[in-house]
Amino acid sequence: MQNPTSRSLEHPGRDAIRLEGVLHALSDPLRLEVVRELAAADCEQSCSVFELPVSKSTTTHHFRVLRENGVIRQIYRGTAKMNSLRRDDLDALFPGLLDSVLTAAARQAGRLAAAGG
Amino acid sequence: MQNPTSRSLEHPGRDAIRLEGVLHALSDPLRLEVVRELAAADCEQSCSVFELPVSKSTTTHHFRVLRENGVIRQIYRGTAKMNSLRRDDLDALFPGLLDSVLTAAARQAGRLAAAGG
DNA sequence: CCCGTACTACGATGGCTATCGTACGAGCCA
DNA sequence: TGGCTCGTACGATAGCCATCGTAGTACGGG
Repeated sequence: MQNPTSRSLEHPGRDAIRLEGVLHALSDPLRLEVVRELAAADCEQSCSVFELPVSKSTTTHHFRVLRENGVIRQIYRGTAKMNSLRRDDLDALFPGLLDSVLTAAARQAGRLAAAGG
Repeated sequence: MQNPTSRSLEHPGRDAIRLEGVLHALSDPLRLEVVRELAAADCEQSCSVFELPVSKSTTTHHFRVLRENGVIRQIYRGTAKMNSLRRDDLDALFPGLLDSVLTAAARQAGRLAAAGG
């Protein structure tokens, strides 16, 4: 169906990224956690380094949602699929949004950890 | 006690507001538009001032989603139901989040208007 | 006391979404 | 080549969600 050497993935162009889509992608706890880890790592991460409490199929699904909504970039490197945040595009389109979401997520995680024990 | 009528509405306390819920509430185009108008008005607005392209039942549904996720405050004043942003709570929990979302929405609206003609 | 306005509750419906298991494809390595 | 790992595709399923129409409730005014 396509050239073996050029396994590529569809990404929305910067102009096709919609705020509603980004917010929707971030509104799932699992995906928000993935985004937080990607932001913390600040380099490409393979899908398999994320230990999500769901099956592989579901993991694939969540990464696709993030990619199709313009939140992450995905590239194949051998058998691995590397993920990175589209921080440049998001910051250009929606200045401060990603940072405030990440800050908010960190604060909430801290609050919940303190409350839950 | 601002209780003009006996009818009251359930609101989550500040500590019960969750980032995922707020992002979910804002990820719907209609609800995002409502929030933008509420932020622009900066005072209580009745449900009926919003001319949404959906039925009244659906309008009620969207306002409830915003309220149950802690984005807006609703109180009855006679037959009208007044809506206002919970800006104080949101800013305290997630500093900068609401502003960056509103800015992003305004920018995107401008971009889309310029592109669409 | 009745009526009109504003909003709600309920039931239905179609579509999306999160989840899974199984079967498969692409690349690496011995 | 054969097997191993990583990830995908597909089909199924259950739950949520946006939407509607209709019928109903609450409140203020005549």
